[in-house]
Amino acid sequence: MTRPKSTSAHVQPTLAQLRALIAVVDAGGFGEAAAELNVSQSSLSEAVGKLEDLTGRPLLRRSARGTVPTPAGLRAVGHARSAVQAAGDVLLAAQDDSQLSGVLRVSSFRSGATYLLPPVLVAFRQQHPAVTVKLLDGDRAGAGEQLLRSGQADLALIEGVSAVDLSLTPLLMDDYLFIAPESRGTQPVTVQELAESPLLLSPRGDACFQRIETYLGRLGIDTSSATEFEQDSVTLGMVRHGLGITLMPRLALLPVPDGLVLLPLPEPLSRPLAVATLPWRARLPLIQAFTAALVASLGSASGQTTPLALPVWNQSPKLEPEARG
Amino acid sequence: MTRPKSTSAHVQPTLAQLRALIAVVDAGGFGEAAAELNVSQSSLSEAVGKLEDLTGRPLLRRSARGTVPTPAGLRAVGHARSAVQAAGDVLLAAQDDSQLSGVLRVSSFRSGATYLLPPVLVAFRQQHPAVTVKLLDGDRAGAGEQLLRSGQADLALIEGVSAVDLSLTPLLMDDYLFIAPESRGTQPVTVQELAESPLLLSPRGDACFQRIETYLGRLGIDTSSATEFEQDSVTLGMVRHGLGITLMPRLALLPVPDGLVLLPLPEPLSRPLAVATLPWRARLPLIQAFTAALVASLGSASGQTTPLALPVWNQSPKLEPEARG
DNA sequence: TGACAGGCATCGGTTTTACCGATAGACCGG
DNA sequence: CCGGTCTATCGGTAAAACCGATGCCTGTCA
Repeated sequence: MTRPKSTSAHVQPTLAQLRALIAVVDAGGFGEAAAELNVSQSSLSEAVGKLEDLTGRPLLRRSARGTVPTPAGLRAVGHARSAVQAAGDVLLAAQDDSQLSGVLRVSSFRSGATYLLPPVLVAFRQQHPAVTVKLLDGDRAGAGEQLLRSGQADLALIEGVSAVDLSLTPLLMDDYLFIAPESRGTQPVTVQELAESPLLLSPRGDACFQRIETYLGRLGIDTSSATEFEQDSVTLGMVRHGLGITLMPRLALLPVPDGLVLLPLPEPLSRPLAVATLPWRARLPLIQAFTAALVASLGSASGQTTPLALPVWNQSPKLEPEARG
Repeated sequence: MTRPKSTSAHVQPTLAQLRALIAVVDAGGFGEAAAELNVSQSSLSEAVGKLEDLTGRPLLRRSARGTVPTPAGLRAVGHARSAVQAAGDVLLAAQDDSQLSGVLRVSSFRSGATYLLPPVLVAFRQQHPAVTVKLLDGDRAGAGEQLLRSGQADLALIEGVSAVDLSLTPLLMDDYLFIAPESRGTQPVTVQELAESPLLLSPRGDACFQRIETYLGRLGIDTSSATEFEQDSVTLGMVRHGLGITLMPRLALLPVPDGLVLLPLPEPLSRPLAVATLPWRARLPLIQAFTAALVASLGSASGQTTPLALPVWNQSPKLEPEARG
């Protein structure tokens, strides 16, 4: 006994122990978690055991088939995730604006990933070669926010300016277009045509639907008789066969479907697109750099020339292919 | 060489290293930080050195007089604080609702700490004897939020329902009273008297002032001619000597000053009082338990009997001393 | 300008502990 | 009742955290 060690000094858990807990909970068992962490199973057992000694309470309920966290363990693992992420962010925060490195996980809806991000990625890769950008397709609505909050993504391209407790940077406004069968011709769209044509829209709960409903309401058009389809491609197919017309954001129309005419609306309507991140991570150099690259490529500065060469009639004919190998 | 160890595997910093960085930044030097952490100075030097090796960049600028964080170090230490707090919260989260232990740091404005919290503390101490509640007086306005965000407090009694990105639980409404010199007598207050009396109020930037301005504006009374004083006690002294009248929340009037009459307003006005915490810590058993104790003692359930026996005339005479040793 | 003082980095040596492989024990399905 | 699967335990080893002592740097003062 060299030192009294001040009996029951308030010891804190080790990051390794917290990572062990997280891995076991995620993997559903010690063995699988050990494989994912590249450590031995006994290490994980000891680490979780230490943690349970510290808390004085079992965190995992072990059964032959499946290891599941106790209520206390469930609460604990959430804070453990925060601790591990924050510890990793310490390294990211220490990076300088130049000479960035690491992995950046970016979530985006499909059309954004397909048509918006490629030029941004090229420019960003040129400026920060040591950064690996990982694209996550967040297909369904709200998936981007979920990936951010669960710590599976660092940045998310999202629609709208909602999302409280997220840090948003607006990027561009995505114009809504009037879509009709090719046979309609390209004469300008009138409010009367909007009111008299059968409307095919996305489901009523959708943010798109809400926005269109408000827009048409201002024009005195009722949307209660609109037909709803889950998939945009289905809607477009219906329009192509003459069942009605629809309104869609320009970006949702890529790749450009055949047999349709895309026309500007009599009154402009658009949805805001933004890049989101967790507020306390917004200042990390990596995240700031990529956000800056997004703004530089898509933001208001480049709003002069539409970044998307969509064949929209009745617009000033300024088609500049700007091809890239 | 037993294992290749996968050259430059992305190692994460140790919590001890992060605590070292935090302590040095807070203490302004290695020696003082070592004393506060009860470790040797060389340990801290090595720990911070390891951290700087990991980040590949100096985090502290050492000079003979004072050690100050570099820009990178400043960013890093913020995330380090988050990591350390989250790691500590893992232990708190694992606690069961019964058998709580630890230290709970509660911030409150002075009158709240003096007249609101004591019965709550007695009840809470009886229910959770192993918990040490530490009271922090956050005197100036907004200090509670600041203490929460800087990690120096776990709960804060605050005024208002503002404070986005904080988790709020409303507690009670604190009525505003009309205060005049004793010589005025106790006849009911009229709007005309409010309009014709010289107003003595808190400074214009204050939340109290804003609330009173809105209230009086609804009654058609202008506040531009009001006199402003920094200290409530000064205001009350001026009122006592007949320089004018004022409006103050009931709680701000404790202890009850002599030589004044306190009367209800012609139209009721009140400020909301709430207990706040960081959103991601709101589910910690310790914090939930104390919040529950606050609600049980001060919340709407006990709203029937006013918890404060203030001598307000022109009210139903229900004076129940309810003395406590 | 030179010596002093305060404060941090470096250096061996010691102790702690994180990690491993192997093995024993617990549990479920057959 | 037995085999398969999963976790806890046990020595042993290697890494690293920690310490006291010492050297170095810098700013200060005579």
